[in-house]
Amino acid sequence: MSTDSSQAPVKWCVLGRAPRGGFEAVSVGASGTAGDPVAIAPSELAEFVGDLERTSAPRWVWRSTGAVYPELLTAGVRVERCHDLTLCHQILRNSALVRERGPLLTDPRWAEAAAPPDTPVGGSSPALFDIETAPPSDSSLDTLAESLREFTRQRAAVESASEPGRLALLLAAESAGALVAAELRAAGVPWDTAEHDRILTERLGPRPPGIDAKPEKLAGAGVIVRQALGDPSVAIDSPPRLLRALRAAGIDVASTSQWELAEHTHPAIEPLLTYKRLARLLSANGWVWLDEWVSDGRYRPVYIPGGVVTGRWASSGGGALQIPRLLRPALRADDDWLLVSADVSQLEPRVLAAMAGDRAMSAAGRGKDLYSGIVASGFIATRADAKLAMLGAMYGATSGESGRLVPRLRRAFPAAMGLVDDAAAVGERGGTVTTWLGRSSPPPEPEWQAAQAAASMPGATSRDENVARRSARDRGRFTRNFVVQGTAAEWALAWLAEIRRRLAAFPPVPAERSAPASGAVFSRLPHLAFFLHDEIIVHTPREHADAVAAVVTESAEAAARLLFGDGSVDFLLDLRVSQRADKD
DNA sequence: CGGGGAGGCGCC
DNA sequence: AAAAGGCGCCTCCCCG
Repeated sequence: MSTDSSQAPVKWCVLGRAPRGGFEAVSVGASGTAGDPVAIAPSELAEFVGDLERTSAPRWVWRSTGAVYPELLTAGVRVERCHDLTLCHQILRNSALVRERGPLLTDPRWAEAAAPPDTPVGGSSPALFDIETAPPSDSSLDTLAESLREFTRQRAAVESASEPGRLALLLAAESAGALVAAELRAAGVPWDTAEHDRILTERLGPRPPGIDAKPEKLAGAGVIVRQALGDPSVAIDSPPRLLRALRAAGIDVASTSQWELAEHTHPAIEPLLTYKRLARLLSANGWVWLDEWVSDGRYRPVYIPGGVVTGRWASSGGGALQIPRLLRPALRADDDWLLVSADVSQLEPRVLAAMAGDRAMSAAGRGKDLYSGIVASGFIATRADAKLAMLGAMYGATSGESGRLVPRLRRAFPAAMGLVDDAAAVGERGGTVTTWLGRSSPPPEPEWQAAQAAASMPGATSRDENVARRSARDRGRFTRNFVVQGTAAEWALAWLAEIRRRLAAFPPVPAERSAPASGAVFSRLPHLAFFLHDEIIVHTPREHADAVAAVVTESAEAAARLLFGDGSVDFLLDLRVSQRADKD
């Protein structure tokens, strides 16, 4: 293999560990491997990757992005494209588009590596992505030979697919997502620790000295609750004991959840709800969280690309998917930098309209809030009802206010509703459904199959039948939502990948204006700092903010074209440029 | 004493 | 006692 740029461009470069330490790499073109593998000493890996990236920018093929890319980023090396064998294996082995999956199933080690770990790894260790503490996986797959074999099987699987183009797009998007996830962690979310502390102190009182001591306002709420209940010693943090105390005080509740408490009138209710709110804030995002997850002005949560069956990302450690809105003001750009924040308005309904080719629903969202458009269509009276009905349609509501509204949506948008209703019917029968680009739902569990079989046996009891019916409907709701949530995740990956690609082309700002906490690769460039399902935040030098905003908008248009081609569905963004994430 | 389930609640 | 999909993570509490 050579990095001489006068040769034909390298298409792929497979990177793996060498049997006796270090790494090896080999280029792969359309007609197969080119030349012998080259050996790379561990200390030379970043230089090797960086050089080849500059000369021929191959698509890097490796077992796991999370296992190799963080150290490249630390060394200042960024890559444009990759093929993450573990993530792609997971998609291909399930995809209904793949016609010949046999070869993919020959080596169970890849399936095991692709499966989410049974147990959370390393507790809340922030170092999950580091090589030393990576999830336990079969290291024998790290070798170049194994990676090459698997890559060959995956290429054959894609070629066998009924729609190889879509599947190839999905694999590219998934792999780009893996790069983004590692880069997000490397760059971190710019976090204003002082503002976070102000918010905590305002609500809870000053940070108490001991780890077990309750902040004064939390303790104060507890005193009022106990007084109002007439029970000076009840342990409010213990649901069983609190429930007994509530009932003893004449409050007829079956649980201690806030939604149920809110329906009763009693002097203890309001302080109890306050207590719960404060206790939650303290335990989930209090000073302990701040100490553990924020350092040098950066919050670095751990993202798990493809961690959810639908293709959404999961997180493990740091709670990136559950940052309360209350703390958004702590998300603050560095001095002379700005945040460009964008979320997609009604992403899932718009994705559904595009998938189904539903002209009426597309029209309802064209150039405006989709829920308002539904109101304008005359079938539903208020925006709140339109939102409730749409969520019910996508989640499979059958009762309550939401379930009552869904039939109106069915009359207004028969194509869109037909798509999700069909997906539910397939799921209830035990079938699999598939997203727009080819991610398929997992087959039913054996327990599910057994329950269905038991209900159709002679002598089945009505209880058997009820169990089977309920589990069938549960699964129908899952597959109903899977097609929409999964395709929305694909749209979001395409959006992310395009933003990422375009941001890399910006001119770096002078070193004196850099944001060193964002890491070697990103300290002088606009970079993605946060991603949450349908929402992104870019941290950018002030002078690039307007151009970044344009990039974010244009990338949404590009994602829509890439997936759905014709552009008949608008994907509107709510876009803000600001110092803090919650302000204009 | 650690693991796991349940209750509860934060996000989309 | 949530009606309706996908998650993570905290505390409590039971159990081996």
